[in-house]
Amino acid sequence: MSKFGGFRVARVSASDRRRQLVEAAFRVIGAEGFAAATTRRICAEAGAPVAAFHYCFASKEELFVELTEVTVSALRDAQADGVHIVGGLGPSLRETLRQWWATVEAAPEREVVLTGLTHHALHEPSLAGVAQRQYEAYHRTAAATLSSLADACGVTWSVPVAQLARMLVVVTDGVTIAWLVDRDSDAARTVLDAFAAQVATFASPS
Amino acid sequence: MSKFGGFRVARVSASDRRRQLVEAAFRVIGAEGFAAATTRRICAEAGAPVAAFHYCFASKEELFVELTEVTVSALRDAQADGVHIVGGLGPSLRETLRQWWATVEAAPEREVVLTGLTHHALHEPSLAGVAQRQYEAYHRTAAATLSSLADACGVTWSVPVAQLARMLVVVTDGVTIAWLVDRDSDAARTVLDAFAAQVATFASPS
DNA sequence: CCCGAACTTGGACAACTGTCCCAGACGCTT
DNA sequence: AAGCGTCTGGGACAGTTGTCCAAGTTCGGG
Repeated sequence: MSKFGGFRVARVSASDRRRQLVEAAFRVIGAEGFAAATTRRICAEAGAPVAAFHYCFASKEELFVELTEVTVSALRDAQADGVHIVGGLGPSLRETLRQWWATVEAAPEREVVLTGLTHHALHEPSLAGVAQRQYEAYHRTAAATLSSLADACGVTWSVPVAQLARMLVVVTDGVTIAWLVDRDSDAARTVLDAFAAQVATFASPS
Repeated sequence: MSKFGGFRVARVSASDRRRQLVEAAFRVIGAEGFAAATTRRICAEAGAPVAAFHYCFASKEELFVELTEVTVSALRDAQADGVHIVGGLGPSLRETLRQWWATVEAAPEREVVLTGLTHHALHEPSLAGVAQRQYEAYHRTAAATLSSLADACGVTWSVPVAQLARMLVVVTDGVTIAWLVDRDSDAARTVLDAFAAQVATFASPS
């Protein structure tokens, strides 16, 4: 029996707690920025006592590593079935980018979290390699999208997919950051459409 | 006479101190990341006593505002005479981008500082507008570069310069961040060259 | 029914943070 | 010489930070 008026203490498995804390950290960073992500703030958001933090994670950095992995793989899963075929390769690419963009505008926090995590990982020796793996995942996801797009439209890429994938990541990253700053949705869509048209020129019928 | 063995205390004017502190903050953030930019760390880097900080700045945020302005305008000044004419518009654009890229690889700290500042400003209400002005400066600089490039090569842009400028900022931003993570210089140059070629297709003889 | 493992919890720790004060030192004017 | 703004710099402040502890509660298996 708990000491609190007969209510049972909520007992949560350590792995569930980890998930709760990771999700809470995501919400905090997304809404208030990386600097606000203190252990106490995260625990408060998760409704957990402070001591629960270090019962589940050896350190705050360990939480950040897991947060990065979870967020990146959520992004990849969402993109796995994010290919939209509309006529030829050009329109399909454009539509796929537009659909992805809709998810960004609908949930900008994810991008805020990801960019904050990247900046942080670049300077924290204990997180060395985390940012690299993060961007490798981006590139793999982009390459997969481009490949299935080409397959579905019956074309092949005339330049290495890895190169196109990097261009895709570069543009999506850049568009997102610019939009986070000035929220100019029209400009974002224009840039994305122009980019889709350019990349489409690198396809040749197979 | 100073109390330290007859050596004179270095007396620095408040405006010189401001400059010293701003430069010190730049160095600290560039080398150790935004989180390391504490008042004490900055003062130590500047060789100034801690109290000098709040003699020159009302708060740390005020330092950040000035750091942003100084860094952005240094970037703009460097880019003002950064147009390189080599044959036609296409090669000239490519060369201009490559020259700019050389400055990034030579001094990555500037980009680290700028991205950190952006992320911070996005969540600090007292810095509202700083990030916006920062990106407006980016866009103006890019538009100016594109205009003088077109002038020098005797062409006009067939789409609004503002749109091309945003594309330029998007790509340079994205390329920089990706490179900061994986330091793949070849990939960066490839993307920049491809982008230069694309933008060049938006020029028509005047 | 009881034992040990899993889990919770408030409180504590030392270190660090941004900010402020104030007595003093300096150098310019009169 | 005397006064006065400008600048120094040590020390202090209240608050916050990441981390850890020891004592408690709960639960599944013997």
